[in-house]
Amino acid sequence: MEKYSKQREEIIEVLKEAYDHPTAEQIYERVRENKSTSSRGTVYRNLKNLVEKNKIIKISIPDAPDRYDYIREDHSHIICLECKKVIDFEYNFKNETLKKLIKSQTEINPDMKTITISGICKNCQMANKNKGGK
Amino acid sequence: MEKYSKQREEIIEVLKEAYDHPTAEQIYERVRENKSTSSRGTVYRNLKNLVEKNKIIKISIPDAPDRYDYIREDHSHIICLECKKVIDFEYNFKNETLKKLIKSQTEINPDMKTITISGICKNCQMANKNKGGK
DNA sequence: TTCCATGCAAATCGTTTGCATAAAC
DNA sequence: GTTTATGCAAACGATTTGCATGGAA
Repeated sequence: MEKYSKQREEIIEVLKEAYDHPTAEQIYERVRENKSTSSRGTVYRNLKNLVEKNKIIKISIPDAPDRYDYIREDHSHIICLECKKVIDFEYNFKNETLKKLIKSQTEINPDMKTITISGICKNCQMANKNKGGK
Repeated sequence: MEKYSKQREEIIEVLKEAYDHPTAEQIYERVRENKSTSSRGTVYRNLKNLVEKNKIIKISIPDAPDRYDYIREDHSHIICLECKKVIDFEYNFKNETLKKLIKSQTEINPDMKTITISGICKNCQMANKNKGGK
């Protein structure tokens, strides 16, 4: 049976307030700044716990630490492969047609709120041009 | 200027032959078994090089090592969050409407071949039920 | 008082890096 | 001969874990 813990509540609070998909380390810092204490281990343990309970999602990023997002209204995520920024976008992927198609093709039951796409953001594209293309 | 390397060619070959989205470690093993030698460092260096040159893509997975996929015809990926299996699926996401919508909403230019979704596969769902739901 | 959650530090895992050597050009 | 790629081992960053202690039920 799960017990109340102030640390867990504070981690949830930080995530509810965050709209930037923070890393575990950033969550740890924010808990320490604004609320009370928490060790890194506790933050990681609670994040795992919250992911399992479906209160938050974990977003994996190439060459960067995992990010976390409090589950609110449905949306998808796009990641800039260079600066690693994660941005929400809204699009009605949630149609049953797509879900069924994926399920019948792959035998995996998709969770539509985990759709993720990568790309390069405007800033990074411009920065690349200034460096001489490529 | 880039120079020829037998190791790099063999890594590409392994990836061309693979349809299971192997990890760097698996690629390392396959190169060593079937081809000649390569050190882990060389495998990682060449994988990074090939990703940059857009010959392969890297797929990030929650709680598991990165996976690699040789770029062939367009398709998307779905990941089972429990057994970490990665399966291809085909769906015409590549319509310009969606691309433009994401770009205008987020200022990130999406690469449609990086679309990824997570879920739970049939086997893992059944295994979970047998353990008593949850 | 029982048992789950915490804090801390050590351990682990995947990946990267420095440096000397080997291969390509 | 010059420069890029390799192999090896050490270093690194993110995350997990063991164990003793503290707090919730």
